[in-house]
Amino acid sequence: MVKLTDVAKLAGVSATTVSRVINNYGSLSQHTKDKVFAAMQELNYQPNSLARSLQGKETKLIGVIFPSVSNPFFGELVSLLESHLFAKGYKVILCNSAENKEKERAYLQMLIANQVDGIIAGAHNLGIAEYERVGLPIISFDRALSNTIPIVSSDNYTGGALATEALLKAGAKKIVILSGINQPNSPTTERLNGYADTLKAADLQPITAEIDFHTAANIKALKIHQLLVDQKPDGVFCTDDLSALLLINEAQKLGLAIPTDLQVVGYDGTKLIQDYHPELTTIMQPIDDIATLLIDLLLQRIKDHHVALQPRYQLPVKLINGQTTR
Amino acid sequence: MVKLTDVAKLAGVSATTVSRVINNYGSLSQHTKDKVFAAMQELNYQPNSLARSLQGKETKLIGVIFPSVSNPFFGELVSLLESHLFAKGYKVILCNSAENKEKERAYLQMLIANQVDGIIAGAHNLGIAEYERVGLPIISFDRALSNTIPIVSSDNYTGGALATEALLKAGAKKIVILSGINQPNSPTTERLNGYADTLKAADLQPITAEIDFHTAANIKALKIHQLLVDQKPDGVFCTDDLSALLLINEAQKLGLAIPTDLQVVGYDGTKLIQDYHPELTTIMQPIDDIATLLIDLLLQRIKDHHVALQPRYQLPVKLINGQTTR
DNA sequence: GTGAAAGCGCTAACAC
DNA sequence: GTGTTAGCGCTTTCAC
Repeated sequence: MVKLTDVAKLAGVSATTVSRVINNYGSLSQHTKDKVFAAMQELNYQPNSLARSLQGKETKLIGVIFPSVSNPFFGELVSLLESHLFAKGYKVILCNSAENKEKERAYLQMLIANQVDGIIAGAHNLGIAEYERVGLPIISFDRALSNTIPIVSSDNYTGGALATEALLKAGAKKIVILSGINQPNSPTTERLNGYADTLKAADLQPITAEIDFHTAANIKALKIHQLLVDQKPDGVFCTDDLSALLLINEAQKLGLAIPTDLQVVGYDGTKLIQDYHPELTTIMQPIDDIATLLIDLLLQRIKDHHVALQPRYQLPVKLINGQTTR
Repeated sequence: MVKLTDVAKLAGVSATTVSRVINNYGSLSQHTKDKVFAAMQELNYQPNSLARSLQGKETKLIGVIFPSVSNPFFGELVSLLESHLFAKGYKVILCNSAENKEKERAYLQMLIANQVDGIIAGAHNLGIAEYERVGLPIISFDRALSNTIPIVSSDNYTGGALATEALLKAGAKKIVILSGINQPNSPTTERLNGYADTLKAADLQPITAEIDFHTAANIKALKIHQLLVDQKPDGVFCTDDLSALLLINEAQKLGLAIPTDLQVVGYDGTKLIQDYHPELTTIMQPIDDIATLLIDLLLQRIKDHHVALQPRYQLPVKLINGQTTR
């Protein structure tokens, strides 16, 4: 491992001088700079960022906690977070919480131990207290972590309303919402609220079906099948696109024509869905804007831990009309 | 930031003793241990892993370089790598190379600067020399990085052969392969070889269509459309599942019935495809085994930088029969 | 069984 | 414009 003193020795200067050259700091003669650069080249020198950060400098490491990048939505979001952070000189430590309390706790500890500059979290199985005691800049995506942690999300309420309106306008009368388990305080529950309020305004009864987000696809399909049989809806708002795909598949097995017998609206509108299932009517979250905002806020907090931020930031969603609605 | 000396002070012992307790090292009285643990609890102490690694200890950091986790295949693979590595006490620095030479180079530099213990790479745009001079344990997935870097991949040749046989057995006579750009030395090119050899054995002519893997989906769809019009194949082997989806879609637009007029076989067989497109006949790569093996080999290299490893490790693939073949 | 002191690779006063 | 020195938080000889 080649170190700063090796460079100094080769260039015939002190360690300080090399450090100054690396950090472009203080006043240096061009001649010295050249000598040092040459030595760095020759030795293929890379400053040890561990040693550097030990002085209390930033580590330029950001912890990114999401359920799993195997889910296309999180895959796309994490991918965008990574590229934007890279562009700003930060590196990502990837933490897939897998909805596992112990793992999430261990990751939080680990991120502290690794002195990350901040955390972006879109998963939570832990109590608020545990997030508060972390004492690091944190910004959350779509989750209520604590009162002091800002939440970025798409405008879930409007999204739910838009989806429901689309179904109503297309003539659906018996509209079911299929969602994950709705936690009372969770931002995503607002999709349900938007749905319910819109239906009520049209004098229709909300019908709620909840299937845990992490249920295996085949089990989920079974439950969806039963839902279609039991409820015989003519419109379903699925709060994620993958469930919508499953539902369409089950509907076809039951001989239901889409959108004639049954209309479907999804939620998320990832690139994957837009590219490979353009037929699906869905609510598109502005993933890129979400990534950009999450990072923007986090970097503000990193720069100034006490900067005042809003408790909530809601980004506008968009209805994408496909062929699963009329 | 609470540090080791704070714990020492509170416990009324020396820093050395605390260090010994943390590392469970040397001989300590139970009484001392208890005192120290209590102090650690009370202060919610987390050893600073930067300081620790500065002594030359492992950082327990692994760099993971892939094109992008927004691609479901890489998303699933990275997700598995992450969970297996976590279970072994390692953390993942996520590097999405985005098929960008400069970014990949910068990432390599950065990983060195951050003193990662090793690298798993499934992307390459750089010359072999650059990978060789990294001087860190590296294991590659599906790419020829250098002679000294072991490659893990699925059995691409057999995969190509299996896919082609499936089409042949189902009666296809004009079988096209649709792949990315085939680099002469790349392991994935063996899918083409398996295809070509199988066709030749049946006295049929290989017909090759190459579309760069990173082409945007809509452009790719256009090219596929043209391919179907120009060649009028009755069987296509797509070397990735997403392209197969696109092809099926374009075929339907052209009024081609599947599998009657046209049969299709994909490649990858991710969980996503199995769950949401079980109709697709495809070659399944053993993603979990790939992840496990990559990690196993890497950890061997980390433990002993000079351990002898094979140049190639090929994991068996499996044909999954769907309804896109007869 | 425990502590003092040196040092990991680097940066930052403070000198000159 | 450049060097000397101390120190970041931790581990590790070497003592006792």
